[in-house]
Amino acid sequence: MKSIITQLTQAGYKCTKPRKEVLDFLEKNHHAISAQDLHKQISKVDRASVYRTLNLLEELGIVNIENFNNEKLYCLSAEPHHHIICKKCGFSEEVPCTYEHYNFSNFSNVQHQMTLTGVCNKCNK
Amino acid sequence: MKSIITQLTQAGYKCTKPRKEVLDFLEKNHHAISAQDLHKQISKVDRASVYRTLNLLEELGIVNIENFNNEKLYCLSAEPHHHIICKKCGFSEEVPCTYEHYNFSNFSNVQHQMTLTGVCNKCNK
DNA sequence: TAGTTATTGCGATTTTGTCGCAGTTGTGTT
DNA sequence: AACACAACTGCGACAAAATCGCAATAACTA
Repeated sequence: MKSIITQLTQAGYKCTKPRKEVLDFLEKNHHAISAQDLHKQISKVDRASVYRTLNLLEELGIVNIENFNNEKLYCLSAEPHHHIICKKCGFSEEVPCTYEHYNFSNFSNVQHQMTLTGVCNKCNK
Repeated sequence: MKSIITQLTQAGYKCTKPRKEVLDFLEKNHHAISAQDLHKQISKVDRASVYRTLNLLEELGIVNIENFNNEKLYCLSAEPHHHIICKKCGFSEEVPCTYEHYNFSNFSNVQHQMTLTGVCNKCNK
């Protein structure tokens, strides 16, 4: 947490209350969360500020985006992993990710995000 | 095309003009396209019907969704491939996909979609 | 060809995200 | 500790994307 704040200030950004609210929540929360839902959880922070903060944190690499069902979900950068989602009921499991980097001749700083979908056993009966 | 229509009717759905319009377009179009843009191309079909049709076709596995820049792009199910996108300028390349299936104990019918992002050489100067 | 049922088109509505701007807050400096 | 200044917030308006209900219509079935 300390390191995140210094990361912010050293990049020339202020450490404001709304930003702390967002970071605090993301630290306590162990699942990725959408901007909407995050705003519901910390509703005293304005919607626009939540969006602005998340965009900033993403630019700085402090949070990662998971593309879940075509919704952006945010979480503090951590172990790379994916999810597999049941198309019918939404049940999901984490899938560990064993590779971190790809090499491409025309690109650098390559990150990846994978969405797996399927039908879970329960829905398949 | 014939097979797609029988696939529709056998699933109990009608083969209507709007649905044919959508399928015709997707067959001729070689790139994935957003619902919005598809509606612009076949504007005589109502916006809501375009959305409803795409959702249906996706449920039936007739079209695939590519998550491009957090926008849903639709195309007829075909050769699996991915894209890599420059975060700054949007430049993209196709990335062939060499694997088709993953095995999971709790899921069947597993499909995957991966988004790669990076910074292209031009933007990196 | 008539009956029934799914589907369409339309307009209204919801959801999601952004913008501009006046007022406020954080930070570094004196 | 108070000041100064830029960055930031909250607010309301706005824009874009997608969905919904419903009356009218079109597709299949007998």
